[in-house]
Amino acid sequence: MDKKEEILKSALKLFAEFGFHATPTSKIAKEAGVANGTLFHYYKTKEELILALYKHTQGELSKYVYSRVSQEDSLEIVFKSVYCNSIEWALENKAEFQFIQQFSSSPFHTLISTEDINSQAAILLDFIHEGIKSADIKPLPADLLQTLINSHISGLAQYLSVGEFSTTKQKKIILQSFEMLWDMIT
Amino acid sequence: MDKKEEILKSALKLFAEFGFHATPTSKIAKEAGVANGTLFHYYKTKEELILALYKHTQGELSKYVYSRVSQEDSLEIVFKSVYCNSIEWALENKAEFQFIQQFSSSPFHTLISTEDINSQAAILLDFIHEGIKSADIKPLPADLLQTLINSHISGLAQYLSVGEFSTTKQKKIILQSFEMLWDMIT
DNA sequence: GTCTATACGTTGATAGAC
DNA sequence: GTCTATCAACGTATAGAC
Repeated sequence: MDKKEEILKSALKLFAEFGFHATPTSKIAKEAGVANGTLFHYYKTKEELILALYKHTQGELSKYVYSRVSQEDSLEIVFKSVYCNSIEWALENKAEFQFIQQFSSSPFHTLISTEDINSQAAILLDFIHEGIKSADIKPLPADLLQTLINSHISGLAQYLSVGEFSTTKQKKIILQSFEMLWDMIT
Repeated sequence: MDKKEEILKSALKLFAEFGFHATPTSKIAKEAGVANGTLFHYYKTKEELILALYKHTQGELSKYVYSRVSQEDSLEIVFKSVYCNSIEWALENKAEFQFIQQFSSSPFHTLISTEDINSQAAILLDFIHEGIKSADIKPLPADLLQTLINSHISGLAQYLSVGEFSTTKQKKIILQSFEMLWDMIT
């Protein structure tokens, strides 16, 4: 792994654990095994580093979730896949998930351009529109549905992250929760 | 208002806008119209200030939400009241809501004792247990339901906070969303 | 690209007069 | 309780050698 990636990886680890404010760039460099100056060679400011890390992590999440969805399936299966993949990713990448949560409710979030936000959300939004058109999903504002779905997913991921459940128990909870969500929007 | 409250109020305003890390104690003191030393007279450290502010704000929210709930009503009405009151409070106290969100997904959250968390959540949890017992609510783990309800509420509050809706439109969305939530858990 | 050394402002916190 | 003055430590960022 090259130094640039190493820096992102270390920043992620420390940010998730201590938060942006309590993580000096010097510690990030140390953790990454590079000199202080090297960090600033790749990222002109700390803020630039934080934003780059967010975009990268969000990209990883989207890639994971949507590369595992088949357009051929029924709408319910599509939603179920998106749902389960998101939860899976969060559980397998706890630091990343924790970082995204922290970033999203921080003032940094306003620094992300609307296009960046929309591009990430576009796929799910399309599925929702499709479902409304085919009358599978309740005729409500699509962005409202999107928000409620996303909140539900983060909430469940949080729940499963902190609790100590066996893999079978986890799977059961995920399926039950999906049924609830599906009942909610159809 | 005495100085101690004035400090909390100023801290809230600045934290909500800039985050903990980008808000120095000196700015808080200035905004509150008190001397730097006075702040540290009331709160020994910055961390102590942040924690005190969280507990205070969370207390305000609980007070608002649950003082407006009548135990006499049907379970659906009780849940609806809790739901609507929570959203109302968030919309009328945007800085407070934003601060709680930020705090909850920050590493500071682990500094709050389990008892403090539980005491805040106890009332809703009781209603959920009651609903499960009377078979009004699906027989699922109560803390899971609680998490999903809370996520739903924060998600909707966030949605309404950023969008520009008329009061009538807002009310309509809130009622529709509650119906969805109620469908989900019953 | 990577390192070392360092500048320079900022910040949390204290001391002590009133 | 409240203020002013002050400090030691820290954190971001830069300069310049290799």
